Amino acid sequence: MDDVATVAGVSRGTVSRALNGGRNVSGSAQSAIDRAIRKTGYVINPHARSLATQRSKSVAFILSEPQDRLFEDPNFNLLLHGCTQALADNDITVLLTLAGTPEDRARVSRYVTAGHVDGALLVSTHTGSPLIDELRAQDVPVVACGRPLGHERDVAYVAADDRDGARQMVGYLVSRGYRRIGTITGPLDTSGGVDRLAGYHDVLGESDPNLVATGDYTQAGGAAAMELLLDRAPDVDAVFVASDLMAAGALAALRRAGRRVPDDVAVAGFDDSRIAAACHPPLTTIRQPLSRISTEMVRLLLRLIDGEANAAVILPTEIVLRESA
Amino acid sequence: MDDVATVAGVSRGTVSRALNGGRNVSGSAQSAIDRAIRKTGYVINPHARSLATQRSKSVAFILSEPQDRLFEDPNFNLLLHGCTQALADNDITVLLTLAGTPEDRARVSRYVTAGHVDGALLVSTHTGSPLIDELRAQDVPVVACGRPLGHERDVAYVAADDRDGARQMVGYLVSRGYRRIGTITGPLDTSGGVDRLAGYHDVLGESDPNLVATGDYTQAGGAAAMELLLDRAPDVDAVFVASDLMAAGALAALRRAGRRVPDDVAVAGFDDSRIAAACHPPLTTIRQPLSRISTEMVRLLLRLIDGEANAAVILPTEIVLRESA
DNA sequence: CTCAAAACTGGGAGCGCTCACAGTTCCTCA
DNA sequence: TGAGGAACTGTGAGCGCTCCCAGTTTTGAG
Repeated sequence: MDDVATVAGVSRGTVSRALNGGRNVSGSAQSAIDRAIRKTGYVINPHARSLATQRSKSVAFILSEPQDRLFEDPNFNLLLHGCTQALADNDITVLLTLAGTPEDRARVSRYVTAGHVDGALLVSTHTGSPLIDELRAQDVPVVACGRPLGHERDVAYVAADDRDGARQMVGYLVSRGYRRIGTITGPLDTSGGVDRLAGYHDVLGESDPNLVATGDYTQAGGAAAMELLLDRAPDVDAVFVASDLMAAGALAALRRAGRRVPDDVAVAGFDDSRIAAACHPPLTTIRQPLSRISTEMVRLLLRLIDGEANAAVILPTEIVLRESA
Repeated sequence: MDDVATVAGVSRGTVSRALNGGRNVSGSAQSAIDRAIRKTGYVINPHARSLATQRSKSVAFILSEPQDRLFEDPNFNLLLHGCTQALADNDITVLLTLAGTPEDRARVSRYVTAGHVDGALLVSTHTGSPLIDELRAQDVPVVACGRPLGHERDVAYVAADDRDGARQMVGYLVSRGYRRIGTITGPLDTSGGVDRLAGYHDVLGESDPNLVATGDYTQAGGAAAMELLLDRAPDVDAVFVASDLMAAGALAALRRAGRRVPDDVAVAGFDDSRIAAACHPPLTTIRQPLSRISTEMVRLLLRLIDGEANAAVILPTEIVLRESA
């Protein structure tokens, strides 16, 4: 930077100002500096800048989940991609951090609360991790993806309207004349699990408990839940599954049981992930507005970093009709 | 840090030493410092450290690809996950950077070559991006994932043995008695594209050109290529597809054409991605050792950072038999 | 023409660390 | 018993920026 100043014939201070918005820099100084920068090939040193400003121009993308799960989820990809892009557009870099094990969690927690990043994007489906409390305690700007069960009031979040999505889908199944509509839920310590189940009940009331089975968002779990359903309620004629991946498992289980889809049993998924279209038959599902979710998360986080108050954003979902229902 | 020093009754320098491996620190000083750190809740400031050491303890994970593609690929997930984990184990953070557009690429290139990271992991399938040259020119330690076409000698890389994997699979198809074996290749400016095709030719020699179609690693592209194949070589009885995603597309195309899999036409994929097991019928495919690829990439990068020379690592693949072939 | 305010500039201090170096203590062995 | 060396410790300089403040120039009324 001193080189640039020398070449441009100005002082360090002026170069710094020119680099940071150019307030109070004369046109001639500005252009001399631009030239000097080009000539010297100067690039700013972000560590020095962060040291001086106490701002890092980076945020952590924290995955607090028993690892494999999220990386299996095609939606997660889109989310990560969307957030990274949106942050890059704001000239902010993304630190990817895994907090699957308690040790990882402790490390990430120290790292983030130490102020090495300006904020954090939290992707975690399960409730009960102490991470969120630790981050809260240190007043780190945090935006969660999905409703953070038990923290709706004290942490900002962006979520799809899971409950309404479930209502749309179950309502659609009802309108198509299905009468014994079962559901395979997500884990009930996740907002996706409880909210989608709530939407199901919103439409159907307190239906037959035999029509409700709980899955774990995996394909194998979906298959197992479908088998359970078939066993307990053999007359089931439609099933609303809380994720496409589980729905793919359910499809396989139905095939093994000799039931045709959608003729004998209709299957509806949730997420509209890539696998939905690849299934046979292709899944009728609920689309989550993932790219909007990620841009909203970033927008919210930037506002928190600027000192604004927490907020929640709920985004609408959309039904996607294919052949499975 | 001064606080810690005061509380522990030692000097800054001793605290620093204690923090960095503890060479030449007495036991009593060490434990006093440990206590003081716990008491004060001190956490090191990585920016200050980086400024002083000229090392950032971070590496960039660069995706130089027209965006959506990689994020669609389930393998990419595993790779990112594996690398992040392996780096975290070495106490190195990962900066995720997208270099899809030329502007992004320029930004990333400046960022990385400015020495803000200690090295870079490059994930890019296509050849011809200037990024690799720019990084080379600045002597930034770089490890590529997959053979970097045209840069095999001057950049370190880790790759699965694509060619041998293709040989295994095509050999298997031959051994099962298939005679009109077609292939759907990846883009021919990618190593996966050319190497898997080369393996196919290794087994079959210069077969009928009508049996070769080029895809683009997408599901839709796979379906289109399959249709082309059916059109040009209606008697095709097996097809080796260079990726599972394309194979899923091929499956759909075959279904639409009224061909049964594997009875009329056998289909074999490549990657053993999650979608392989979800397909109907489940795909016979080649497994890439992704978690080993990622740990090897990290190991290689750390060695490069320590000043060792470039190297290449080729990892063996494995055939996974399911029902599609 | 004058003078206050606005626009601009330069330089010192400091962000929190590491590293080199000089100084101190403590062994060890002849 | 003393000298030489090993082990340990403290201090100052500096990494490359930004920010503040004081100083200088320019501008625009009156």
